[in-house]
Amino acid sequence: MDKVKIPIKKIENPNKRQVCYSKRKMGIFKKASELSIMCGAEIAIIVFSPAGKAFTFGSPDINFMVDKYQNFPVYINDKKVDKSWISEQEYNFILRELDAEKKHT
Amino acid sequence: MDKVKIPIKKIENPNKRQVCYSKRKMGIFKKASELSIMCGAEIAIIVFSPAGKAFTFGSPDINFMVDKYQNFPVYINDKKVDKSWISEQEYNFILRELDAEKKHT
DNA sequence: GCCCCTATATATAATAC
DNA sequence: TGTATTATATATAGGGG
Repeated sequence: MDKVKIPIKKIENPNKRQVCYSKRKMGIFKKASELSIMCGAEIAIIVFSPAGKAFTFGSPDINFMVDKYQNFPVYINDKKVDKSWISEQEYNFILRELDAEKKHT
Repeated sequence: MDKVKIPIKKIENPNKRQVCYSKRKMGIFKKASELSIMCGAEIAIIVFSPAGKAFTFGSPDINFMVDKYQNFPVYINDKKVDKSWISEQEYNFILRELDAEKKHT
């Protein structure tokens, strides 16, 4: 069981990918819920599955937050990125760099 | 170190709450990144910190997804909730019920 | 605030039902 | 699809620098 080290790359097997998607989506929603409760933060998540279904999580209200988002400057690691956003590739690249650094140490 | 079982409730100590927020936000963004890469899903996250800053994560593009969201039916656990959303309280209630069930077993 | 460390809690991949 | 199991991987609370 789970002898394989989980590489962060696309899962080719469709069935496994679907299972992984369901589990991780649930996990993320749970963590989002915990964050909002424990830290008093507001968080909205929108997920589009490969199958084309959309799932959302919003605290307190996803429509409210989407609207609020339009009028807020956005920060990434304390850097203001005004009306921009971080791409998945960019974010993953940063994370991988950090991981690599840690392993070297 | 960490002898306390972390209860899912509001952290009263402001300093601890801030630290917890930072760590967990980073963790959620990382997991969102992994989900999009491994499963080919599209995911957008908007977080408003208690301090009033907004952080976003979007794959492939948060504005695109926010827009796309407007035109999609939304599902929660395969239940179509057309143009509605799940509240944090509601979601947490469901999760806690499930946890309670598991502990009984 | 960030980074490091450690012990523990949680998430999850593979599998079976 | 959902549930359960189990071993492992990851996340994280608390504390120090």
